[in-house]
Amino acid sequence: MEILEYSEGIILKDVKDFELKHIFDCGQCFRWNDDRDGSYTGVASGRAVRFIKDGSDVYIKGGKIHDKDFWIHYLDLNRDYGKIKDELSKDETLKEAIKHGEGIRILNQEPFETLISFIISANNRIPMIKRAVENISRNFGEKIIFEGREYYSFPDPERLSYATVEKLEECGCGFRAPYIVETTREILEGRADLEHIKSLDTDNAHRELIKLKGIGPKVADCILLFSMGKHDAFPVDVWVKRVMQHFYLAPDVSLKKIRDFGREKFGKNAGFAQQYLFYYARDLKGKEGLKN
DNA sequence: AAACAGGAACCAC
DNA sequence: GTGGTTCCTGTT
Repeated sequence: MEILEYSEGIILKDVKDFELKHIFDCGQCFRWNDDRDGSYTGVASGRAVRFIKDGSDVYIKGGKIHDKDFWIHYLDLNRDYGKIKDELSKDETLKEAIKHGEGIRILNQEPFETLISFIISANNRIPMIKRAVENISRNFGEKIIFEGREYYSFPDPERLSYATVEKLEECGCGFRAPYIVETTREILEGRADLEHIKSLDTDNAHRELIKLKGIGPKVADCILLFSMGKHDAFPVDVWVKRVMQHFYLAPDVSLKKIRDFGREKFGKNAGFAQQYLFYYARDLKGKEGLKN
C-alpha cells in the first residue's frame, strides 16, 4: 500500500481487507455516516473527511498528506488482517462469521472520546448513541468547515468540563449524564490518567477503568479494544452474547463466563473475533432467529 | 398503546 | 460475587 496526494485529499492505493461499511457500521465508532452512496463522512481527532472506496483504492477527501501517519494508525493499516482471518478460520463458526464482515478493521480512536461514547452506549442503541455524541460535539467541540458544511470535533476533557448534567441530559445522555460529568472531572483533575491506563496490560487497565462512574465490564472492554490497542479484549454485548450462546455455550451462561470463554478461546485475536461475531449476529437476526 | 430494547448502578442476600 | 430492579427514549 502507498499513499498519494490528489487535488482534494489523499489516496490509499491498493488497500486489502478494507470495507467502509464493515468498518464504520459495526458499532465501534459513532461519528461516521453513510452518505447514501457508500461513502462515509465524519470527524476523527478534529479532522473532517469523506472516505470513498473505488476498487482497492480508498480516497480520503479532505485528508492532508502531512496527516498520513495519523490515518495509517487510525485505520490500522499496518496490520495484516489476512493473517488474523486465517488464524481465526480454524474455528468453523468464525470462518462463517468472517464471511459476513470480510473488510472489518479495528480503528484506533481517541481514548477520551471512546470512553465517553461508550458510557453513553450503556442500555442504549446505536442511532441514539450517535445522536448524543453528535450533540455533545456540537455544543462543546470546535467547529470545522468541510465541503461547505459544519462539523464539530469531539471535545477534550477541558472543554467537556463546561458541560453540566442538565446540558448533557438535553444532549440525550439520559441517566448517564451525571456519570459523564463525574468521570470527566476525574480525568481532568488527574485522578484518572488514560495514557497511563493505556500503558498497562489488559487486565490491569480493565481494573482501573471499571473504577470510573458509568464504566462496567463491557464498556471497559470496548474502550480497551477500540482506543487502547488491547486486541485480547472481548466485549460481550447482547449481540455477541446471543451468537456465543447459540454456537458455543448454554443459553443461560453469565456475561462474565462468555467473556472468559471468548478470551480463552481466541487469545490475542479475541477482539477481532468479537467484531466478526458482532457483525455476524446482526446479519443472522431474523434469518436463523437468534434467541433472546 | 403497551411492550420491548439495551449495560451499569445500587441494593439485597 | 450473584441476582433483581431501575434508569431513558425511541421504535414496533
